[in-house]
Amino acid sequence: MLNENIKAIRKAKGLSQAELASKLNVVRQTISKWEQGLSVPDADMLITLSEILETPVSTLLGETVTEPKTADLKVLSEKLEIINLQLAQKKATRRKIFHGLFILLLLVTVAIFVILILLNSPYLNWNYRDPETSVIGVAFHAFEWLFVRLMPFAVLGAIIGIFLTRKRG
Amino acid sequence: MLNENIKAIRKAKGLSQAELASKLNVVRQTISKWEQGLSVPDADMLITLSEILETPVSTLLGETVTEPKTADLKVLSEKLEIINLQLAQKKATRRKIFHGLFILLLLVTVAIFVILILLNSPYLNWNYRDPETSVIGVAFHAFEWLFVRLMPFAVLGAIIGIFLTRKRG
DNA sequence: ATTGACCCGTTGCTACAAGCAACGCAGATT
DNA sequence: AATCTGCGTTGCTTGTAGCAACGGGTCAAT
Repeated sequence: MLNENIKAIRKAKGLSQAELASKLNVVRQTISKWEQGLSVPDADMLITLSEILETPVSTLLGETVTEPKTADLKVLSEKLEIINLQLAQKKATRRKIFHGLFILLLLVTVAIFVILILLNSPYLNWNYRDPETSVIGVAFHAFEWLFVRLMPFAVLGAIIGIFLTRKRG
Repeated sequence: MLNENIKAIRKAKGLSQAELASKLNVVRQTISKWEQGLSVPDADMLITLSEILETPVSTLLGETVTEPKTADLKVLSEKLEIINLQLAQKKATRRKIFHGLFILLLLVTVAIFVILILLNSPYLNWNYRDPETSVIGVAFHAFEWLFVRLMPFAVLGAIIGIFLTRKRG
């Protein structure tokens, strides 16, 4: 265990046995023996080794040290990520809804306009002595009157809305 | 350092040198030598010692272990706090807007009702031979007809909305 | 192909110190 | 006084850590 850890961490640091030996004032073969488990560094050397390798003695010895703080940090980090994701999705969804609504408004307005053109104000030829026909005729006339005046604003507003809510790369 | 730590922690655990020696399968004098710094336990014995004393090797060796992760945790915690604050403010703003809209709806509805009462259906006395008057008269009548039927729902809805969006301590 | 550089594992040997056994001291209790 | 508990010190033996030497593998340059 200790031997394997010394070897793994030394390599992770990009040091050769000779380089590590030089830093610890021992010969290279001593490092080799440690790594093969043929000998064990004494306590003082363990401390110096941990400093050179920037690794706690506990880790070198293979002692399991629980770090609850790392776990807490990880949990927090993941939750922050989820929150950010949800906020982004909410925003995207809202944009899509408005985009669709503006497109619908434009299509409906144009469709009604086309239908009115095709119908060509049929109420002008109706028999206004019939009370029902009279009321409907007037309502139709009022609607047509209103629509013609509001249609430009609706079309313009829809086009601007579509532009502002388009999906941006 | 190591010798002092072994002595202090052994005593803190309420163990005599003989008791600790028995648990480690060494003679008592060996413990005494460790504590006086006359000899040093080897690496395997260090691990066993840390287990018996329930103290990490790092602590026995007097090694300082820095915890940068605590700083990271603090930064994350503060960011979470900011996000929560922003979400709460957004919610409060939305509540205020709807509250205002419901109040406006109520006031406008009541105002129109009062005006209609005061006007007392004036279109009944108009001259319907004039085409413009005829159209406006019918529109007025239709509006009045609709308003009288929708007003209860509007008032009730506005009152409920005002209640639900009131500011809560 | 050969040579040199780099890296690492294994063996033999010496010196050192860890751990055992013995001795002794101090304080508290009977 | 004697006994018990706890601990420090000394002398000795044994095991092994570390040094020096030997050797093998891989890669790049000539």
